[in-house]
Amino acid sequence: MPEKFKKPYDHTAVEGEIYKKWEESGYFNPDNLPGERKESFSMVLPPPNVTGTLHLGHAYEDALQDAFVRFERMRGKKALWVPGADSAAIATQAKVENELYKKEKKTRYDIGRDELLARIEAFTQESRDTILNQVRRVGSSLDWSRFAYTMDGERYEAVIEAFVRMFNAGLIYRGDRIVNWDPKLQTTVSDDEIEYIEETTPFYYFKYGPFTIGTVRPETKFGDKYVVMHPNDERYKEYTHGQKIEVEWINGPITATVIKDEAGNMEFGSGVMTITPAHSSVDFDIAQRHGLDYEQIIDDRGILLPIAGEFAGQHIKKVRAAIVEKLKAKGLVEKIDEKYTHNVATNSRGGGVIEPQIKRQWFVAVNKEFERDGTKITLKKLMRDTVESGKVEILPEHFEKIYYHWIDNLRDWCISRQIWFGHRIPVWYCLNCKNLRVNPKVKARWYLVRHGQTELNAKGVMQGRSDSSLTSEGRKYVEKVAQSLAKKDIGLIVSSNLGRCKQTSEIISAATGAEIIYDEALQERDFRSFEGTPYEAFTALMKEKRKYNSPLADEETYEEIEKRAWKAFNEYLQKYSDKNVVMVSHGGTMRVLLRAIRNLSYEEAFAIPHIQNGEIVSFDILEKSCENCGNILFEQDPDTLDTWFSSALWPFSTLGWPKETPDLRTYLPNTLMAPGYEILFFWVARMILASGFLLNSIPFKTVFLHGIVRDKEGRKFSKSLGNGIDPIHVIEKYGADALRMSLLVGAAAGSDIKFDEARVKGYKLFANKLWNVTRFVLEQPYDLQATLTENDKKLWDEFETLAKDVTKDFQEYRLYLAAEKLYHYLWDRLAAEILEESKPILKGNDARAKASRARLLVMLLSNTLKLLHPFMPFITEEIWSSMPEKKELLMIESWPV
RNA sequence: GCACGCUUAGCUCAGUUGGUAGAGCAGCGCUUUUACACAGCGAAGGUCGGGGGUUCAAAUCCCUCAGCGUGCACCA
Repeated sequence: MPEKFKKPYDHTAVEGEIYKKWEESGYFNPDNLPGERKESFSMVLPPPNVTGTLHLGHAYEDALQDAFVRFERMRGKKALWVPGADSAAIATQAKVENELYKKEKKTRYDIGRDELLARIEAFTQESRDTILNQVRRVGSSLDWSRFAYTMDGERYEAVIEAFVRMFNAGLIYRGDRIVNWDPKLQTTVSDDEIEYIEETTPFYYFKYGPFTIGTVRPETKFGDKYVVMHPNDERYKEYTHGQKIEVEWINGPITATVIKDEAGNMEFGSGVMTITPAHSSVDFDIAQRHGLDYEQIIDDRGILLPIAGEFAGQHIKKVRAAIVEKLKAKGLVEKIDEKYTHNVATNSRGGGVIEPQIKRQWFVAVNKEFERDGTKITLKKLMRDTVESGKVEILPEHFEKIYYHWIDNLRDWCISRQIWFGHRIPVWYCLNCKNLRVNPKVKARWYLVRHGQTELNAKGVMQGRSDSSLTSEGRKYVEKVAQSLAKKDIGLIVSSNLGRCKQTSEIISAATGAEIIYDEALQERDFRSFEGTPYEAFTALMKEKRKYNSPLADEETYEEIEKRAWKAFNEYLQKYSDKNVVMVSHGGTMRVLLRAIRNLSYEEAFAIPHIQNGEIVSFDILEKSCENCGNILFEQDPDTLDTWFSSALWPFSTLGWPKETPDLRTYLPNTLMAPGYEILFFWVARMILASGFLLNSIPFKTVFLHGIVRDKEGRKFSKSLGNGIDPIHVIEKYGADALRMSLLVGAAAGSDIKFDEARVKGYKLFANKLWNVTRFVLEQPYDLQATLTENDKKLWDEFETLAKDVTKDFQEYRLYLAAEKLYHYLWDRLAAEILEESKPILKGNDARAKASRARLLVMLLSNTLKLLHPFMPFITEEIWSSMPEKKELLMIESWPV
């Protein structure tokens, strides 16, 4: 018997070493597993967000899945469990933006898209490494060689492919619809990401002509000119649909139109309401039904627009009291109910209060019919059928009902987000005619760069001569620009031949290695600082130039300037359309070019904000010109895709799709998927949608939804409650095996777990029990060849019954029962009874009984180790290394049934 | 409002196709010449939320009421 058994079990000395042994063995990768394995078992890890660290929910999820994969591996299957990480677009960007503002008082617009993405990349890398190391601590037998990240190259390809296919099938469209707008993060969010928070707030009753209307949001009511009631409401039968009524309202008299619609609730308030279609999805639906017009009241940042009259320009949060005061003064306030409770929609991904807005966004059409196997079907129906037909099984069963309920209420899925971190929408717009092109071949990218620092005087007019040199500040700007361009394979620099442009170009050339062509056609003309028409501005500019005796003060008309710059630009475009080109010029020239490139009117061109020092404007040159207008200059949609769009592809994008890989053939559909029930809609439903449409297949056969780990009092773990428990800390104190057992025993499918440290302690004792049993068994002189007596055979049969039960429990996803049975077998049966009754036998004189019993004990112990391995992999592997039957690692020993 | 769960010992929860009510923790009592004090042994503790029904038999199936929780919708 090895020395180590003389002391109590010390997990701290064992777990790290064991995990290393497993990893080095290569057996996490099913390609390396010994023997011929025909059947496969596959699972993907629900990829943890790169924003966080491991919490108990992860630990539970990992332990659960690891138990399954270890079980199947030991049963001789090609067992694959694919690890990954999720970019969690909105949540991650929100986190980095918060840090940026806290530390540097800057917003993302201050640092720009490239810089923000670079910072997010740095943050996620570190965060990802942390969490994946923590996943290892739990003992997860993941095949790290197949690691996937939602933002890596292969997954990017899958996302683009999926988008293109769905777009071509007409299931992805762009439309103006009411969406959930988050004014804080400046992006849309999906319906499922909204969290309703109960709030007590005053409810106002206002006089609206002959009616009384109620509202909690007086600040949205400026434009309300439709008054809606139920057609069957007897109280208002004197009013007819379409009737016009003059009413006195916040900023004076308006003409209201009566609308009869079933959406009116006769029981609520007076039964009459006015509608704000631009900022309420219900109102928007009513407006659509009756073809009503609507107007935006609140802008993207939550500021009231000119329609609000004297209140315009104020933030909606601050202006409510003043509006109510005004209505009071006009005698329009009937009463105020101070204690009204309602639900406020907030962005659950770290954002603000949702303000519905009508916006042009990308959507997945869930109700649109398409052909599939000769019949018409919609995505909604596809999702429903897949589960209804039993092709995908959801456990526990009652979640199927919840799933159907969700599908039946599902509206088109808004997939575009105005954040920068994520998969950019693969759609390009023609800069001339706005025609769109999906996933085109991009030949080259051109960058317009404004030269470095120009000093402006108080009036915003350029100081000094326009060919003067860069200031030190300007040089810094340019160096930063040059650095970001250095990564972009620049083939040529075309530059104005004036001082600062020359210097700027030289710095960029040094960083990129690109050659410079100078051309005086790109010289400065900026009229923006001057008032009036372009002509007046031009005249004023020339006067100014002459004042400074500038070499640019030649007589030239505006059209002539635009013509020469545009002509030069087009000549370069023809000649170098296959190269990434940087064009360095002055802000004015940039505006002139932008006007021509984007086909803007003078008004629009002059509305472009002042082009900053070192600012880059880029656009793409496509291989094929625009079908509409022949232009080859395009620009990609600035928006990114909802993070769940890429997650929807996860079960097959991790296996190599859209390539036809062997992995895809072997492991799809996945055998099992085990996420928490809280992402049934976000994720499970969308995986079924995506693989159903894209592969005409199911993503997995069984979904095992697990519950949430809560604290002792049953509350969710949250930062604000301060009740968080670090699983790593628990692992260090009690061991990963003890933590795993405490999470798995007694945790039925789909029910929440209340985490109690006392239970973990109990399983630490259990680990020690196992250790001590081993000590006793290995102390006996045993002979592996000894035959069992009749009596001992019975004990072996008893064990085999247990093994069968445990196996059945595994196959029927009742891990909690399997674990409990093993716990009791080891403690109450093997240790308390069998070992005790063995003592006299082993000390006795009956040689045959003695040999048989010693042999039996070794058999029982080593097979119990096998059964326990999926639950307590570390200690069982450690003991196994001292067992006489040991040949290989326990993790690939065969299951004893 | 609609839907889905839950209610079993002081606490946390098991209880698979209906067949004599189970565990852990806490508490109580006993045991330190032991494989194991990171222990063992023992006793106590429950008309399985209330009521009704089906059945030879119900914690389990059905109906109903109550309390708690969750999801979805509404929230003018």
